[in-house]
Amino acid sequence: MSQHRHPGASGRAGAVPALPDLPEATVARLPEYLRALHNLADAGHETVSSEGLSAAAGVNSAKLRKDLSHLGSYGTRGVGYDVALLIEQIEYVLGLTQRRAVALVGVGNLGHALAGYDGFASRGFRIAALLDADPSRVGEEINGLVVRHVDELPAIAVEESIAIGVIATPAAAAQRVADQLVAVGVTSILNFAPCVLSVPEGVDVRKVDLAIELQILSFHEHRKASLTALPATGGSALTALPGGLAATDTQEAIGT
Amino acid sequence: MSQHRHPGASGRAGAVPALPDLPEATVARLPEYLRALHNLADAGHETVSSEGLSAAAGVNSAKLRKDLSHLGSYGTRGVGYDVALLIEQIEYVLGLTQRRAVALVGVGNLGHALAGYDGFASRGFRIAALLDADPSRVGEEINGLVVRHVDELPAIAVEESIAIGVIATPAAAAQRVADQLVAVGVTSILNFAPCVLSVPEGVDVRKVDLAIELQILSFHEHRKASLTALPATGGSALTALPGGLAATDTQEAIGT
DNA sequence: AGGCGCTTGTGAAGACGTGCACAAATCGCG
DNA sequence: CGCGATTTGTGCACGTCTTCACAAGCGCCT
Ligand SMILES: NC(=O)c1ccc[n+]([C@@H]2O[C@H](COP(=O)([O-])OP(=O)(O)OC[C@H]3O[C@@H](n4cnc5c(N)ncnc54)[C@H](O)[C@@H]3O)[C@@H](O)[C@H]2O)c1
Ligand SMILES: NC(=O)c1ccc[n+]([C@@H]2O[C@H](COP(=O)([O-])OP(=O)(O)OC[C@H]3O[C@@H](n4cnc5c(N)ncnc54)[C@H](O)[C@@H]3O)[C@@H](O)[C@H]2O)c1
Repeated sequence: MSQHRHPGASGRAGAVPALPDLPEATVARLPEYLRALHNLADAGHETVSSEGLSAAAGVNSAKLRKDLSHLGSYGTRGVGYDVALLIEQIEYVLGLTQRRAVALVGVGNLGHALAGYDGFASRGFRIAALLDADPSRVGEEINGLVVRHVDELPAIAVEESIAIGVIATPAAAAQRVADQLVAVGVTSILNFAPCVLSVPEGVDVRKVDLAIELQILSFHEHRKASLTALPATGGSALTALPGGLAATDTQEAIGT
Repeated sequence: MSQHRHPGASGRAGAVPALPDLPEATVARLPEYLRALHNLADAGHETVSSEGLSAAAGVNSAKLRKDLSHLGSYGTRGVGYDVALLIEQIEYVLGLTQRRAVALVGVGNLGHALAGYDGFASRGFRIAALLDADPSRVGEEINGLVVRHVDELPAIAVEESIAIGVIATPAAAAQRVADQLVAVGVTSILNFAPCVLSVPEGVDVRKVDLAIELQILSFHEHRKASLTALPATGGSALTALPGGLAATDTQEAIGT
């Protein structure tokens, strides 16, 4: 993962803006907690126990408590966590108190879907620009936004204070687009193209690759099939084997 | 199916489906290697060193060698890996030798994009069915496939031997759809809806959540900002753009 | 006030993943 | 035929993540 270590200075005496140095695994789960908390808030809950929240988020409760303890958030022993307060805390840590502007590059098949997605707005982001290289797409209006040419990126980046770039172009164009984004100061990129991007230090890239997800599922499917071929024990379908085989990082049954 | 016997060394005398028990982290990287290998093959390479392949896949070379050693794949010391052979091996382990049938449930905004995505076909999968609950969508033809009603799932599952279900419905409907998929014997689900699915033991669920990815990026953005704000390095507020382009492409790409 | 039940926060142990560094294996060449 | 160049495969040490288990803290009830 990130190979940089930021030396010390974790003990800021500042009141509010003491940004803790969270484990990456924790950061990846915070959004999940946040979503669960919003659901709970909508359902009228004012407090929630680690047990309840962890169930809603699909994780182990001890893990949740440790995660929350990392960001210094306080629950109340014997009671649980204040839902509204916790939402506020997590949103602050994730930097969602400011609505970040997103530039979406590549308004094709997938780009159209993303452009019309309301999950951006409801989860703390704002699509500020739609960009494409194809002249025939430039000018098209989607969801109130007009597609502009990718060459206008420098101007747009300034206009809109773009914080995050989303790449939804074919793989062949992705590196070039990434370079353009980096050139205008974007330091966070979400890449949907199936390729590795090379970016300067300090720029974060996350990748979403549908085919990879399917192939991982395929592996487990394959393994499950090769296992059911072997065991000669009981004929029952599923043996409720306790504490047995490992649960992977994919969510498995939420039994118990 | 067809497995390659290797001369000498650890020839496992076992039967065919001796699938090694790969670390989950390795499984998650194999598809990445596979994609890189296909690129190399298309470019005419017949062999590749761990150094070369790892660079193409954006990982550490030692990690790559360890990953490959886990699946018992053989390279040749002093030479590298045979590209074609390695492709075959990885595809076998991932269970891609059979083209798995995918059922896509929820043909809305996102579903349309997925239905038109050629990355399914080119990476070992076949969209076998498009399903929706909205009668006004049923009957629509997309990419040569007709949208059918989700209630037909049981029949379709048999017809097409559905192996994987993809959920692209609103979150409110996702659990119900998951239950329906499980009921017809699907044991692998890819979920695009932002919610936790509860499924019986033995069923694998993977989730893709765009907002989570953005929020993770937001966190790092926030942290980067809070770091450049404090350190009293008299430097200008402008982050000194590295003179040229990326001199060193130390991939900071966030994995997994 | 005191006790009791509930829940948090965390120490410790172990599982897991990573990357270095090097011996072993292989090839090409003189 | 042997030697050096090259590259794999892996032992080992280290860091990260997960999970258990439990003391400490809190509120409520008597
Ligand atoms: N469609 C899906 O469901 C899906 C799913 C997962 C991943 N992906 C990936 O997302 C990417 C886009 O997929 P798609 O189906 O939307 O493809 P698409 O061809 O429909 O759209 C690509 C768009 O990018 C634009 N473009 C090309 N070069 C550009 C450049 N240099 N600058 C700006 N815009 C440029 C094109 O004009 C086009 O509008 C691909 O890499 C694909 O592999 C797609
Ligand atoms: N659009 C995006 O870019 C995007 C990105 C990430 C995640 N998502 C998520 O993907 C899901 C779908 O998003 P969308 O934008 O396509 O929404 P959408 O409303 O456009 O499409 C949802 C489709 O699901 C169908 N549906 C509803 N209930 C169903 C049921 N019980 N069985 C079968 N079909 C049913 C609807 O008829 C509709 O066609 C949502 O959960 C969304 O949060 C969307």
